[in-house]
Amino acid sequence: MAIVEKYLSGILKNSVLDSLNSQDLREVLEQAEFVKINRGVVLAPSFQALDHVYFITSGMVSLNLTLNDGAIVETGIVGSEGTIGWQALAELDSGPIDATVQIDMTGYRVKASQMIALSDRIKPLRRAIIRAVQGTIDQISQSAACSQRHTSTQRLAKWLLLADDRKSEPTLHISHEGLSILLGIRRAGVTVAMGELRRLGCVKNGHSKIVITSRERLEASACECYSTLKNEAKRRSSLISSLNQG
Amino acid sequence: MAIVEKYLSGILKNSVLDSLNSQDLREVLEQAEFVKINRGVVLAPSFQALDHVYFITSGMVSLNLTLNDGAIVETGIVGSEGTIGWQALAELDSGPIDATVQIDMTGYRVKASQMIALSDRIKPLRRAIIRAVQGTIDQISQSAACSQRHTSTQRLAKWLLLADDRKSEPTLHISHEGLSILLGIRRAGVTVAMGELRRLGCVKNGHSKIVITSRERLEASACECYSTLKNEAKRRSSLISSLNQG
DNA sequence: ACATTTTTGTACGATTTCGTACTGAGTTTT
DNA sequence: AAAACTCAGTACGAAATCGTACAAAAATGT
Repeated sequence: MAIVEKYLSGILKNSVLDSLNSQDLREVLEQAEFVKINRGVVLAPSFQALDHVYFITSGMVSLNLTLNDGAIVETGIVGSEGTIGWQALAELDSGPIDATVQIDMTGYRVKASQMIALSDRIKPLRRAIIRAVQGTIDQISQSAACSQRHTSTQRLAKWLLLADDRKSEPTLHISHEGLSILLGIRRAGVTVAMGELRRLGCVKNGHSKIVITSRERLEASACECYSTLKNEAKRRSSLISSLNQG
Repeated sequence: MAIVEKYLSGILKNSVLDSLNSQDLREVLEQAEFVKINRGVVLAPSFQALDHVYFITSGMVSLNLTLNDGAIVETGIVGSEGTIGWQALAELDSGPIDATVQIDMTGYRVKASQMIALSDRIKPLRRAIIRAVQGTIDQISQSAACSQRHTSTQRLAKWLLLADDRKSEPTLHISHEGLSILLGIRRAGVTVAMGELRRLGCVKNGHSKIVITSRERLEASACECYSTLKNEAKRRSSLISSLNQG
């Protein structure tokens, strides 16, 4: 039971859990386990049965799709506003997408089988998870539109901002090679884009280290997608909280 | 009650409805209304409350996101394998995405409020809808990866195949201008790509009319995404039917 | 301290797509 | 039948990105 108090008194929060009342929250957390997972770990490999549902409280997980030629495309990212493994509620596997930890994360996880039972019993939990799924879809859609219409530099700036929102340390640890995969562009393209952002005074960078020197400038260099995503998340969350009160 | 018999005896099917047992199906259909909707109608405008949940039985609906500069990007498509308006189950609106009928469609629709009650009562219905949502996410993700890595001609071929699978008439009615929006490329780019496909003997085209002359050749011109989507849909559906039996 | 590996910066021609504009063909309206 | 309009085909320079290669800088291992 200590886990419930731990969650309530801590600063690590998850939007889905936060939307539950204390009774329901207790029921879920009593079945949960707190976990820390490092960058690189695949939370949910594609085409495999899901063992757990994760409620992320910090860090970032990226959703990736692998094409036949081996190219990996990041289609979306999930942070403390979402869940990983919700497909388990419908007894599905993770499909063609795998979920990889991109920034060291913490979270609570519940065994898939227990989660199914919980969601069948607790209506608000079902609602909350669907809302998180809708958020993930927004992400993916915006990201799809973004990669189609915005420049590599804009997209790099957007990604850095999204990552910055989800990390605790001031330094982001990722190489240009890693970013090139996530952005779906060449490694050399990342270097050039990063150079632009550096010259504009947005970031400083070293070997697999990136520090944002001016969020303001970085936001100015990013495409609309960053603020659109942020606004939509805010809109949805206020819509939800008004539902929970009304 | 005639509507139930109409569905059961007809050829217009929806995957979600088909996965229900006859008892549950009856419950849903008794609340439903059969509708025919023409190309161009917006089933679910962005940022607006959803009045109905649609179970598509024929035709095609495209999911579009509008960027700040007015550019429209198609992020996914839904046919008889899916639903539109499922967000209503969580009392959300449709978010930044709007759903527009792209090929004249038919389907059954249930008022959002009634659908919420139904899904709270019928567990298999909830499961089935989540599965359809997962299918839509696959679509969107694959589509995102596709627009990032495949050529306009490949993507046009893919789109034509997907549309062909969802239409009844032999002729597809859409202009290059329309396709340019859905593919996120210039109108002139569509014309060029269409010319390529024509020269390869895949299609014939006139004013807002496209006829596929050889599916085989068209499939050869399309990127992997078409077959990937098809295979994944098949995989998921057999996974589901084994769940329903086991 | 030295060798090896990883990461970054830069270059260059090839390719794709873009923005735009103009023409002619097909369709609809008057 | 003529006029008006929509749609398709084509062209051309500009821009973004690609694939690839090579060297310098930083980190790591011995």
